[in-house]
Amino acid sequence: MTATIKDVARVAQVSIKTVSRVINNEPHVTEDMRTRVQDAIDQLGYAPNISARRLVQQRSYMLCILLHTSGFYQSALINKVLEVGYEYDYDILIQTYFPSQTRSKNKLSGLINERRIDGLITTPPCDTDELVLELVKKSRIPLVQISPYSPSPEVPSIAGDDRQGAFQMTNHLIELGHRAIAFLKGPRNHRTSQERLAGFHDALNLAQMVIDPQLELDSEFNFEGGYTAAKIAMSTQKPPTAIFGGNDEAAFGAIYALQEMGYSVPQQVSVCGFDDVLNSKNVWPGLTTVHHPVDEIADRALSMLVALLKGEAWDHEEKVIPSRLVIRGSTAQAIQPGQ
Amino acid sequence: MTATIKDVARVAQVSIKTVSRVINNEPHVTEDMRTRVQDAIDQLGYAPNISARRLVQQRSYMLCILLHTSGFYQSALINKVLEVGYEYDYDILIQTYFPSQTRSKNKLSGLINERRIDGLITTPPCDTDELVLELVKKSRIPLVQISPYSPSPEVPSIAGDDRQGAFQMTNHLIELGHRAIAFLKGPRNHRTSQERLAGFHDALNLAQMVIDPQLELDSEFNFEGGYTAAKIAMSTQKPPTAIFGGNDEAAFGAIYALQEMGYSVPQQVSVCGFDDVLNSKNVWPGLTTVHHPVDEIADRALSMLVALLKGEAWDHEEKVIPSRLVIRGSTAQAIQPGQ
DNA sequence: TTGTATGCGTTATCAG
DNA sequence: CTGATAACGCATACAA
Repeated sequence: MTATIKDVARVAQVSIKTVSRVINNEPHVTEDMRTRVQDAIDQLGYAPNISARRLVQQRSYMLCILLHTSGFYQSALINKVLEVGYEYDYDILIQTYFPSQTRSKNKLSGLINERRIDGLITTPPCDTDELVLELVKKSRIPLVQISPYSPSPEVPSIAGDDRQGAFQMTNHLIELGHRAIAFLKGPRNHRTSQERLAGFHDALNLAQMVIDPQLELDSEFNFEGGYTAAKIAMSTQKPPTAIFGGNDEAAFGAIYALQEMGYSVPQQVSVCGFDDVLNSKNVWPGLTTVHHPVDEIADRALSMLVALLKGEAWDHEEKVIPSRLVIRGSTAQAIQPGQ
Repeated sequence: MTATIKDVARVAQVSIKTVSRVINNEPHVTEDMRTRVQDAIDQLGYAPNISARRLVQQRSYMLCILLHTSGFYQSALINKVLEVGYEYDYDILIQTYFPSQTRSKNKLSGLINERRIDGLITTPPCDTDELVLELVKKSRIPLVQISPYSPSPEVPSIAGDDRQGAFQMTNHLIELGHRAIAFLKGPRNHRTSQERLAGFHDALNLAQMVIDPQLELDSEFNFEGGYTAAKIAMSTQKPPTAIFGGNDEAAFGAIYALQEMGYSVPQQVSVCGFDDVLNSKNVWPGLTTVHHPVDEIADRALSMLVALLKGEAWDHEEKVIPSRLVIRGSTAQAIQPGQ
């Protein structure tokens, strides 16, 4: 039988309330009492039963972060969450959510309705899912959104600056002399897709280059999407001299497709991505990309949620963290016509 | 105010016990009663308070999987765990554990001592950590080990067949004509390191090749380890014609080092890895590797733990799942001397 | 087949 | 500064 608060109280010859005070570092306890209780705790190897605490306090001390797909970006996010997770008094539940699967929906409903979690963090595209929104609304648990599709002043959110990042990257390509740049678009229900495309346009406009719809290919934020789109792009009349992947994984797909077709990267075709996932620097010659501040996003999302749970106020402004250009070996001077 | 079991009982005009029976699908309830209760539940939007249930049942309905590092292999494991996680009635807590950090130790102690988890899964090298072992022993919670350092008949464990996989891979290299094969060793406290080295030796012995300690380099299961070791290997008098990375990440490090030194892979030097992580097939020309059955391992570890929690018996034999050779583009015929 | 009463281990109120 | 006692919401002997 494991020791309870009553056992401690008995051994220390005090009331359970006093023990409770010591456990929770409450004031109004003499030093004498405190040590007496502490000795009893040590002697009995007592640890509070968290379920009882949760019941009486009406909270679970659990947070949940909702993920849809499982790519490198998500893994990076998970790693950071795990890393900073034990800084908080909450356990962090990482949960995948697939709207198409009934089991997945039931799991999430249970999680929220049975009050197993105190707060929720969504990642794209979970913030656009109706069930998620409905459950959060009904249960009134605090929500923090990461890169939401449509940021609302009513919901705290945090995102990287995708538009500015794509703008910088496109400028980089233009400076290298590229005039035919293919852009691999991401999924429609991600705001990042739109923002990155917008940044791409910003740079083209600034350089007074024409926006050629033919060079904007439908893709996905994964290897297969980039692979397929790159093959299509290179099969046109006037193939691009550079390919801007919607994210790193799509860029890797593009690189693979190019190598398979016999093009050398970056000598013949430059490729760049977006996100700066872990392996971007580990794959020769290194992927030129935009560093997406996933670490800071994870960190701040978590601390915002915890602050919200403490009842702290927030300023109703979306936090946007700057992105940063990372130039590696996959981009180079464009081949000049006739060269 | 959210509805409780009492509210349901009042609305349905029955006792709370009857409601309880309906919730938990217990027998001895007439169909009439059951529908009446169900109607009340629906009407009130009632969901049981999990904390109360946990308190009275003395269990948390939470499992924990303990991870040390955060590489691609771990990410693959996490992804699989998340994928199959909602098949069970347990929430799955993914927790990193760094023995050197006090906060990390406290987190784990709390998790176990406060009975926040019902069962634990360890991954290397957490199974060798004293605190982990001690906490598990004291609390008597069920434990399942993944690829433990020293499998014990008292603790259920599951692993991939590293020795056989390394044996097959080495044979593959030998068949390609390689006679000077460098092997990048993994960390000492992983059994996988030893097993893979043993399989390497098995194949050398079978081919009656000498075991050259110079060709067995200390490395780590990560990019930097492989990178550094490969640079050292290629700087010797008689550089190897093939490099067998201890795992895929080390192999990627080796490939990067080789490219940086001007060697082409696989034309001049063959490289292979172990694990078959996600990006192994996505990096041109594809990494030849051994497929480590991480999906099956995660799946079975979880189901074993749940079975244990149900009080089911197990046969006290370590489960070893075969590995499988995956030949891609990073290995090729050895360059013959004088060629 | 259904209901009553008790306890799980904590926190919190309020009186001493 | 300290302590008795009442919740918290559910499950479960045991009784009807």
